[in-house]
Amino acid sequence: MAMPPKPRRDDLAAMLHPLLRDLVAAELPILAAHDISMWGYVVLNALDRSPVRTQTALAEAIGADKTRIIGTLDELQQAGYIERRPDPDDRRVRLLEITPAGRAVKNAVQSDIQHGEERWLAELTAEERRVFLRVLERLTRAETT
Amino acid sequence: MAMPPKPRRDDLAAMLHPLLRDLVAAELPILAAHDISMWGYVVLNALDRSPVRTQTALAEAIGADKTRIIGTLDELQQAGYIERRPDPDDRRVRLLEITPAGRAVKNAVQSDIQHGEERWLAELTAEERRVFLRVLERLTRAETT
DNA sequence: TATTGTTATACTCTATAACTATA
DNA sequence: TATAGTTATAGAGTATAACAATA
Repeated sequence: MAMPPKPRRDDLAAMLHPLLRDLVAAELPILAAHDISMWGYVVLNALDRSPVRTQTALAEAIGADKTRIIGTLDELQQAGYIERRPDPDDRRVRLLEITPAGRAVKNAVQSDIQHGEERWLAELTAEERRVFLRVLERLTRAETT
Repeated sequence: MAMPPKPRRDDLAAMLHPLLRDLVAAELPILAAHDISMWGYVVLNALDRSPVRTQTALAEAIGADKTRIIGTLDELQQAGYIERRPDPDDRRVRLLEITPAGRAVKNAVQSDIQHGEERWLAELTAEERRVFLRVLERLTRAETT
C-alpha cells in the first residue's frame, strides 16, 4: 500500500532567515529614531555585558572584523556612549567601556525593540513563549563555545 | 531598600543574528558539496512548496529582488533542477516548476543540513525541541501575512 | 501605456592589504 | 619582530535605472 509522503520540516536556517529579516526591518526605524546604527547597538550590547580590553577582542566577540567597527566606535565615542582610552600599561590598546549615557540609550532602544517584538511573541501561549525564549538564549550562548 | 537590577533579556534579533550566522556557516560546505548556491537552495525550497507563475512572484515570495534571482534561475535550469517555460497565454511570463531531479537534490541537501543542525537541537529536551520547532514554523509562516 | 523579464550601472557593505605607533 | 589600531584599496553583493518583448 502507498505510504503518505512523510512530512518534511524546513531546516532551521530556512525558517530563521525570513523571520530575522522581518525582525531587523522592524528594528531599523527604532534605531533611526534613537539615532544609532545597527552595529552601534550591537557594540553597546556587548560592552554592557562587560568592558573589553582591545578593539580586536570586541570585534571578535560580536563576530565582526576589527576594521569594520572603527567607524562605529568613533560615532559612539563622539556621542558620549562609550569611553575609549589608551591602556597606560600598553599604549597600543584601547580600553573600551560603556558610559551611563550609553547604557541609558541602549536600554531605551532595547525596550522599544522588545515592545515591537510583541507583535510576534503575542501569537504564542505563555508556555510557548517561555520555552522559546529559554531555548533561544541557550542556543545563542552556545555560539561562543 | 535597594531593588536588585531587573534581569533584562536580549531582543529576539540580537539572539537570532549570531545563531543564524553560525547555522549558515554550517550550511555553506554542505551546499558546496552539492554544488548549489544558497539562493539556489532557497528557490528550490520555494518551488517545492508550489509552482509559481512569474519570476517576480517568486522573488517576492523569498524576499529577494527580481533582478537578483535571474542568475540563480539560469543555473538551476541549466542543471535541470527547474523548468522555466513561457506561458502560452501570456508569453511575457515564465512558468516555474521544480523537476524531479531538483526535488531530489533539494531533499538531499535538506537532509544533510538537518543532520548538521542536530548539533544545536541535541542540546534541547524532547519537549523543548518540539515547542521550539513548532513556534518557529508558526512565526515563519506569519511572515507572509 | 503597462508589465515581464533582462541587462547595465551605481552604490553599499565587507574583506584584504598596507601603514603607524607602540612594544 | 610582532601586535593594536588605523587607513586605503579592492571585491562581492545588492539595489536602481534603463531596455526589449509582449500585452
